[in-house]
Amino acid sequence: MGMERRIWWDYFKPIKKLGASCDWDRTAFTMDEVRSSAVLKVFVDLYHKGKLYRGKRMVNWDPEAKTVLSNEEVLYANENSQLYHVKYQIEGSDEFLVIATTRPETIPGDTAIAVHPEDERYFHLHGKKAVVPVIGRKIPIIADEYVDREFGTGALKVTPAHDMNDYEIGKRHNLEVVEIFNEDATMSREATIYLGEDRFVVRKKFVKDLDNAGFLQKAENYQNNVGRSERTNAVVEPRLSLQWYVDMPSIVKPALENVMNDNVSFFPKNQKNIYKHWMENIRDWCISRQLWWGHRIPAWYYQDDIFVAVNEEEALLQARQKYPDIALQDLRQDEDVLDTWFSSWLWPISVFDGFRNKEEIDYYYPTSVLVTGWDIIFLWVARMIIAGYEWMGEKPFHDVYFTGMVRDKMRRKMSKSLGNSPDALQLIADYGADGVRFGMMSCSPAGGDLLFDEKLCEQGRNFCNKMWNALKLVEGWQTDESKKPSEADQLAFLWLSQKHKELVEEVVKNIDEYRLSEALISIYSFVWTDFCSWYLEIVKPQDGVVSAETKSNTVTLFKNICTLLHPYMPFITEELWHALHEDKAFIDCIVSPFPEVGTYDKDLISKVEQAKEIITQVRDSRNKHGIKMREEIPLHIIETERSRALFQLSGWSELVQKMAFLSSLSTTKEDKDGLVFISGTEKCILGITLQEDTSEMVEEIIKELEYQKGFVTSVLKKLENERFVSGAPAEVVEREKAKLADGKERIKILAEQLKQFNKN
RNA sequence: GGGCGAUUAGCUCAGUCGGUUCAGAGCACCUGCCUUACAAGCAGGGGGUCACUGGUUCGAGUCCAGUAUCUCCCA
Repeated sequence: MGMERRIWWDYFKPIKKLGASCDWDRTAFTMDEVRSSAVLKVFVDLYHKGKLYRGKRMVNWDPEAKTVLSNEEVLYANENSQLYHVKYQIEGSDEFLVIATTRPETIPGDTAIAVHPEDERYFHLHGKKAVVPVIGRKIPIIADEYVDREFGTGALKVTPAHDMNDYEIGKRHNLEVVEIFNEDATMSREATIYLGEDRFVVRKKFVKDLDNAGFLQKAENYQNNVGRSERTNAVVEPRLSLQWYVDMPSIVKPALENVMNDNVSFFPKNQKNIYKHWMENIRDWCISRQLWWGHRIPAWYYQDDIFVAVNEEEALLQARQKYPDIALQDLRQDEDVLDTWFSSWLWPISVFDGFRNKEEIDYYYPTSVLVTGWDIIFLWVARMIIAGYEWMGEKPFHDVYFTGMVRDKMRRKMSKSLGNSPDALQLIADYGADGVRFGMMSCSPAGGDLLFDEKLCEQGRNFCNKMWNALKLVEGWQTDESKKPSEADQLAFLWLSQKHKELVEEVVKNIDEYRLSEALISIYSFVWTDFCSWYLEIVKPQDGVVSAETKSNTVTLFKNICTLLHPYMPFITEELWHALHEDKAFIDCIVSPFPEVGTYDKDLISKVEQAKEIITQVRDSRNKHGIKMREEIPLHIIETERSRALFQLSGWSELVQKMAFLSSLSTTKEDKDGLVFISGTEKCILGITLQEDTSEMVEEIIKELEYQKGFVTSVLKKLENERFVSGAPAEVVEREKAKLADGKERIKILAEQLKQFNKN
């Protein structure tokens, strides 16, 4: 137990370091008293409801470890082997029926030969009997749709005791089951030959026997899919074995229905299909394991009777009703233990001690969301939902969020046995907890794959660094009470406040739909681009002195960012938040109220966005024509209704002038000489004369003109289409009309520009 | 063999209700910058026949069918 707890602590350590806000007091272990009592309770309950039974069934058997294996513990791979064609004589005739098999050593266990019911080659043999070569047993020839007519000879030998599919055929046709192997895969008494010899030795010997007796038609090289034990590498032997099973079809119905109708919502939605397919084809769950570790099965045996009870005293009471004189030592408890998932599926109930503590479970159940990986949708998620309805009569959680699966660069799942998991603690040491959180969350779309790359954490670390430097800048500003904020500063604050509201709307919407990476990326780009690259650069003073209003506005914006970003990057945002507070009577960022969605001024945002675009164009022109960033040049914008509106916005021209390093910015009615560019539909003229060759620019204009003409044509085509104008929503038609007008405007400007060049 | 998916820039991936001012992000790449918060940085830029073929539609990266390739699950 001590050791187990230490292993758990190793799992928790990186999670704690990453700042997960878990209810750590509730940490529990599946083997502790509370959880164990729940496991025993449901086992007994299911047994008495007749939904749990002990049965002899086909399992994956590891003959070296002598234990049953779950499907997950069997690894399949193509291996080279031989396909033997063996002749079976038809009873009372000279005719032979040929079958193809890779496992001739199982021939002593044959109890039928199956052919496809529509296979004309074998019509005449239906209902006849064949003689098992060497062994001499007479077995029926049956018709079953399972048989693949294309494979081998189209005739299949059926060995119900040693093949999963044959077992199913056997059940359908009521065939005899002959077990020819012992638990270590040596030949058993029933095999009648080669008693005690290993299956692979027998294969060679028996093939020789068949050949000598004239029953072997041919042997050819063949590749087939062989399952081996993950632990011992032994070839897995399908084997009939006594195990405990849960009758799944009897308990899945509400769990399927309530996922299909979104009562339990899956994110992403497509996981529903996978879930549905599995649930509709569900098989009984083998819950017993021959391992040393786990909950021991609460079943006691006396002679041929089984007594299932939560403890041995109860079991004895039951037993005494039939055998009044027996004592405790006469009962023998099942040696096997339960599959660990048999305790995990109760987790949403047992974590609250839900079968005994009414108050806790009533308060917490159903819980809000399960966060997990899609790889355990069957092992865990489906079973928890099943258990929830079976014992609580209610779903265990409202939503299931399937995270992205982190894989290495070769697309392999991270696993302990492959040793390809990154060292979380080392990553945290290198990039900080917030850096690692950013790296993971910025690239983990729900249900997808995430190829792990340290670069992502690096980006997160850089982001932290960026915000830290922004803090240094703002902290360094001296304030001057008498100084008034400039119009540009005020506009910048207004713009970013509005844009923040837009951001909140987007973030809330994305988080509601569990699009966590999208929400994070939009915050990231708001902080880096809008706040740092634009806002701070606009209000940044030359002399380090700002108005008190600008400083406090900036702090407000910065704090708003912290609140929004806090769930993603709790450490740095809390640090920043505290550094930004001058008075000390304040709550912490972690409990600051998350912003509410509200209305905002889209028109103001778009006018400032256009200012940004014009500034970028000026910078680009400088870059292309070798004009220094700080060399002041004049800019004219042709006067239109739209450009007048831009200039009317208080602070707009001041902002453009400052950021683009313009000597002047004005509207003009007539064309000027200079370098022309288009922003939206505004014609802008930079007051510079170009020395260099202009042919490249002319080419560019022609290219752009062609594009715009094509654009206008395509829009026109739509608007001239009667069915579009009448069929499409009015909003869409309006937008198309605006597109047409804008396109025409740009064509006009480009054409003028071209004329200008040709004149010169 | 049965089934769920996927295919968008060099790489890893977004793209929500079908509306081209919508083809986008990060990384990588190219150009110019040691500009007094930040070179872990700043300012710009190039790059895609949205796998292929048809169909539905006034309109398709988005819907439907088929083809190819791949992943995963189940057997």
